[in-house]
Amino acid sequence: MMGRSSSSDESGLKKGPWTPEEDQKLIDYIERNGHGSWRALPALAGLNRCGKSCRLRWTNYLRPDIKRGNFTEDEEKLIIHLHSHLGNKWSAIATHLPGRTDNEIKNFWNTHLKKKLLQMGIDPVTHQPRTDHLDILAHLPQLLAMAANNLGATNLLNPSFFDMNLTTLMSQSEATEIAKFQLLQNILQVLSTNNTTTSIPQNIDQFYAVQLSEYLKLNPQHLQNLQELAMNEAQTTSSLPSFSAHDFVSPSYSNLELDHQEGSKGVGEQHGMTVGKEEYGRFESVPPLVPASPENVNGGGKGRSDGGDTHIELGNTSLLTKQNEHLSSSTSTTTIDANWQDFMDDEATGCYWKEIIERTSPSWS
DNA sequence: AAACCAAGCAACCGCCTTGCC
DNA sequence: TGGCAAGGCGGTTGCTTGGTT
Repeated sequence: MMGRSSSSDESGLKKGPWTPEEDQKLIDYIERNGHGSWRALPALAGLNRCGKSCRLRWTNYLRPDIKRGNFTEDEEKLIIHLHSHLGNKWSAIATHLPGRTDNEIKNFWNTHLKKKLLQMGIDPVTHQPRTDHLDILAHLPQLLAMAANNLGATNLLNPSFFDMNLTTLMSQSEATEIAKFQLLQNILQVLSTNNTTTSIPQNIDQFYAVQLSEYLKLNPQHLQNLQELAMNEAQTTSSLPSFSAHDFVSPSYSNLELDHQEGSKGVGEQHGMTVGKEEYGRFESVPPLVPASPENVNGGGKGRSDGGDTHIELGNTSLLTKQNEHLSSSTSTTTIDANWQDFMDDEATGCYWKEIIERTSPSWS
């Protein structure tokens, strides 16, 4: 049995792992009387424990509705998504996973999910791509390889992509070419719109794309090179068997929204899980690439709108409008992910993309 | 077979919030 | 309004286990 060695504190109360006998006493008492006052419970139940220890033992282990066993993939996804919105609010996250305790989720996060996100190149705190991964092109094959192996980045970044088992049908080099094309597509689409910085990136490619577009605004001399690269990539990609670039547009990380997704029934629903007031949206359909235009801020009106405590409301005098005074000021309030805004505020962003451009030009291979 | 190491996880610690007087 | 008690919560600890050398 895992845990701590048995000991007593200065008050004589027992600490450490619970014995089966103690468990049974606690269960018997609560089944007969309810827990009532936790402080009074130990004496009434005949336990030499503090009330707090009894409460924890009950809520984390003995409660009859505790779910045992490994976390499912759906639960993993849900935890990751909830964490991206709620942060380390384990109890809040636990309310969306029936039978799972905050302690269990916290342990699972610290021992499994955090590592998994790091391997995927995603910062587990901000849920944004790690900025220490400067060479994203070198990183793409890694992401794709991981995708082929397990749940990993793929289901998270673009479930539809891998639901089709495409990774089993193409070589890694082909997948890399396609991913590069997809990234380029997003970049050029972002570039083709007027407002970029008011948009919340809907996926990691768009995150990079928006960043790159900001860099290119400041360094327009690189734009033509990029367009030429995109054309070359399109030719390369179109020569691949059976797949067109359209198949790979729009990773749907953003589909894992807290908010209601119209006409969707979620994996969460299948497991009785709910998110907020709404059911957990499914990510089976492939939405179109979300243009970085104002009307698509907040997912085109259907996306992020919860205004939860991980978001900040920015008014006319906000950081956002201050940072982007050239943009329209007609929007009275814009909800934007705080971490995203932090990144946008990072003066090093330009340097980041300068390095990307210089590394990837003139060849993407 | 023994030593070592890292992962997993139950349990504890201390701070914070809430409710009551 | 301030003080106190109880409960809740997130972070940390330390033991067990399984794998590796």
